[in-house]
Amino acid sequence: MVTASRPLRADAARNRSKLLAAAAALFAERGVDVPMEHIARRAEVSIGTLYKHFPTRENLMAAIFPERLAALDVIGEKALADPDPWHAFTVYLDDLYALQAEDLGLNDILARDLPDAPEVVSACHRGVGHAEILITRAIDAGVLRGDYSITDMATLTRAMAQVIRDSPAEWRRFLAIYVEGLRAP
Amino acid sequence: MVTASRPLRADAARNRSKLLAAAAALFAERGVDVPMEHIARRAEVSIGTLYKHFPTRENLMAAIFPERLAALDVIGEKALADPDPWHAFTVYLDDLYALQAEDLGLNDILARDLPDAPEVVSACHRGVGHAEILITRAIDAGVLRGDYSITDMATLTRAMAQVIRDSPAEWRRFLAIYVEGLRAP
DNA sequence: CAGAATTCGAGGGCACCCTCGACTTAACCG
DNA sequence: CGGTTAAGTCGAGGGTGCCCTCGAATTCTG
Repeated sequence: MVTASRPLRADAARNRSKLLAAAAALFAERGVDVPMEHIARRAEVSIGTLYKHFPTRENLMAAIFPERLAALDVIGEKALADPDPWHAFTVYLDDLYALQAEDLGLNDILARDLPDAPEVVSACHRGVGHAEILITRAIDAGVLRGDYSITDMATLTRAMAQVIRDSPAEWRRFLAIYVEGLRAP
Repeated sequence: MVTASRPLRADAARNRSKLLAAAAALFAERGVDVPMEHIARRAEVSIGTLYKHFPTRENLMAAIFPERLAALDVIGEKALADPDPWHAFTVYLDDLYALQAEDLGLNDILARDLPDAPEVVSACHRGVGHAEILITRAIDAGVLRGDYSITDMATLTRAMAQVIRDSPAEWRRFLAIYVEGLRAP
């Protein structure tokens, strides 16, 4: 499916990877809204070159986040392997928000309306799939409130994104309280 | 303390109140970051006139929010009058976030770093004072987790502000779960 | 009616977006 | 090799949206 066009010229390939590295770092540090100029500057490349390689911010995100989002699969698999449904569910949440806390870009991606990049969207959906199974399992085991849904988790994720952004030291405490509220009565 | 300068000219007084009405409406609808131009336009006044009356956004906020924040006192008093400490505490939270849900500007004020307007700051502190008493009472009665603090409530408020902003229909559900997590074990 | 107060909005400043044509350079070929 | 050329790089600059100022024009008030 890849339209194998001829390989990039050496300088172009070099610049492309400098751009990816710069964007990845800045997204993680500052969130996905960093000015394009900053990315170009950090990559030591002109703004025109940035746009040559990635005509839109979405392109850049599509090149960076699928790899990051793969971490969702890892923690999802790990949680699914846990035989205790409650433990699996809570550890999943903890792992998820730990990821977000380490990467403000990821935090943004998961909290906002998704970008128009199909690769990013599908990676997110995979993550959500795991979460849905974990929720179902925990409800069936009678340990999680029966009315909890993936929608509630999305809400929680946006709330958590906010907490992470402006008091990164407190998110675990906040989550702990929330999770306590989720136990089946 | 008011430097009773001579009264405003008739047209100036009229414009001032049109500006206040416009700003109050727009702050409530769109949050405190609405462009100054929009406020002037809604007030049918030029941008220069707006700045004549309110040289900074803070000035405008200081003229508008203290009145709104008085509602905090009302719900605080009401809650303090409630003999059941748990009920008082939870109703207070519900009332508080209901206020925020009705007024995005209030939502912003309570969620972010406060503006430099002393009047706004002191009104907020009064509100927080009530909350502190409610928390202490509920902890002493053994119904609220002993380690819950006003700081946690601030965190919750920022999280709730986020939830209110992007899914106004869901905040009560979110709060219910959270509150459930707050009961003393 | 004079003079002070108020109003108006064009416009300068800033930060960000993105484009485009002139310049540079890697890659390939005789 | 040196030459040719397509590919790539560069950054000035135009567009947008917001901030805020200031001098000319207007309008109250006594």
